[in-house]
Amino acid sequence: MRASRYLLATVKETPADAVVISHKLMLRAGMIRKLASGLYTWLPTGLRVLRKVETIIREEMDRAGAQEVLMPVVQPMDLWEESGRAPAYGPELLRITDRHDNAFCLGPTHEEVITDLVRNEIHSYKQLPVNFYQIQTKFRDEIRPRFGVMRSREFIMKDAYSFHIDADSLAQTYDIMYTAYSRIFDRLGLDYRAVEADTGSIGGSSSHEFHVLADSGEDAIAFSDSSSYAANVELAAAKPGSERPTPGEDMREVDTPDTRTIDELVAKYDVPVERTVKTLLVHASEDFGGGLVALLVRGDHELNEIKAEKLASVATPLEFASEEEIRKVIGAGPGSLGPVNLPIPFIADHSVAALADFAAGANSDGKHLFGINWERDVALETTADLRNVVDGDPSPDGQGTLQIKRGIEVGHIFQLGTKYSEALGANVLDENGKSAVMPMGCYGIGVTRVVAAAIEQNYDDNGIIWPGAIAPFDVVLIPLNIRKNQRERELCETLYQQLQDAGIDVLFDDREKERFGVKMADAELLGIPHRILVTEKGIDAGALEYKGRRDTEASSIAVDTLVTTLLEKLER
RNA sequence: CGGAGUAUAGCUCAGCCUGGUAGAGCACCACGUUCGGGACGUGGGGGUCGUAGGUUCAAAUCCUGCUACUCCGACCA
Repeated sequence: MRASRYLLATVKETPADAVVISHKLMLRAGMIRKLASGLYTWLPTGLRVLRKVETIIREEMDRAGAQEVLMPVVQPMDLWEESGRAPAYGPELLRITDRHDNAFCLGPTHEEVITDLVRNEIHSYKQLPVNFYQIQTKFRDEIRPRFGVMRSREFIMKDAYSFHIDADSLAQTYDIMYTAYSRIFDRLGLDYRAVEADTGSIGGSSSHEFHVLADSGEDAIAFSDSSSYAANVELAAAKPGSERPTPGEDMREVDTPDTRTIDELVAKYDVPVERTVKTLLVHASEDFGGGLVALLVRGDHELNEIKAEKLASVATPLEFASEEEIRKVIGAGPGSLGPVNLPIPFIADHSVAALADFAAGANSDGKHLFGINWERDVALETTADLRNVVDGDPSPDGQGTLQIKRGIEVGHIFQLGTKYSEALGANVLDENGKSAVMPMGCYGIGVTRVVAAAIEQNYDDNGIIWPGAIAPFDVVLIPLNIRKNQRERELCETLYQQLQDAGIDVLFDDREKERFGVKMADAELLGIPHRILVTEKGIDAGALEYKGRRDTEASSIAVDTLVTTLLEKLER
């Protein structure tokens, strides 16, 4: 590609809208432009990267035995009524009506459509297992799109759906997909982790997420330092801790005016945060007569809402009590709650149950209790795992301790079971001639998000540093002064042709209007892995100046070995 | 959806408080100088000041409604 005929669209100033680094750099490098909230146009440079990511995914899906199809973006609402998912999906599902007043939606995912296809096309166990995939545009009317293409409303997803005669076959394909995903993210050149995950609203049993590690990630993931255990923090179990120490203090009530948070309590009354207890009031489930129930976690821990929601006595979805509700039931505000003399049932986190001589609210405004001990001062009834695991917790598999890192979820695989095939009647005849419902698996990769995640993980002050496999160009060819120097121009033309003939993706910066410095800055901003500089001095010596995007020093390559040297560096 | 904020040239922003000829830098066009790290000079093109209404002799500026966008919280690839 000649830069003079190419929409480079780089910008020097960072657009005001962008907050995360990938969004800033994608705008600056001329990869994307915003059309409206959560809607982006992909410019030539961005699309080049996107296509390379798609190609790797396609190759690995094909290798894993999946077949590519392409389903419509617009889907009839009938199917969503049939699967029963229409109400659950809510306003995130963008509903539209055609001229005949028929109801449709823009597809946020394609379980319904693929299941409809398979129930019509697959009739015998002999045709199973099958795995269909597509790389296609999805639309989810996100409440708050943000971070550029990291969380947009329209995005490209690779989604795959497998159908089976039984659970064993599903488990086998699931393993194949797990391996394929690992190969995909390896080839993309990303630092990632596969972690055990919650199945969320899609449903099903076993599930893994693939996370690209990056400090800006929206998810926290926990993994063991001495085993293969890795899980989303949402899911990671916090094991019951040590034995409770024997009481050493008497319980005493202390006036603590204007102390509503744990931070204030710790700062003003010199109590260690690990010996404080937070009391959170949530709505109780109907089965437990409604009303409120209290959840107790240590002051330095966070409530895990997913774990809380799974408790029988807690209403689903989890809903915190309002201040009015709390005052009505307790007679004190949310800053002064605690287990002693609490008029409602409570559930204590395991780590709270292991405390002695701890501090909590006195259920009376402006008062706290210190030196509280279980059984002596208040009976301990129910305990449960309520908190997020933290750095240094023991690994749930009993091996090593947990580390917490941030991750960007780029892939998710599920064993769905028969949720959709049953609702939509996707049956085959088994070997006994009996009708059987097909268990399903589904497997997603956020293709557009992968592009952003790759940048979050690979950049410096000068711009993007692409992993070689997905760079928009393999090489950039820069003449020092193309306007003045005819020899530089001629050599560049020759090299440009040679590189292209060798199948190398080269950007020849033949722009006459731009000076050398601008071209260098653009090459770095774009993150092109290899840079070749052609100079008059070099030509006399038969040499070219080479610099890898991550290199600190330039080196020299003989003109006549350029193509072979680059092919080696590109591992082709 | 709740809370906060923004809207002026393609981009980054000033002007608004205190109403009176719409500005700067970058980008773009022309010419000249410059040329191993985002050059410089001269000249030029480009704006319904988000939108609808109100106040006023006069509104980018004051008032009201609406819309879009961004940020902070509950969803997800």
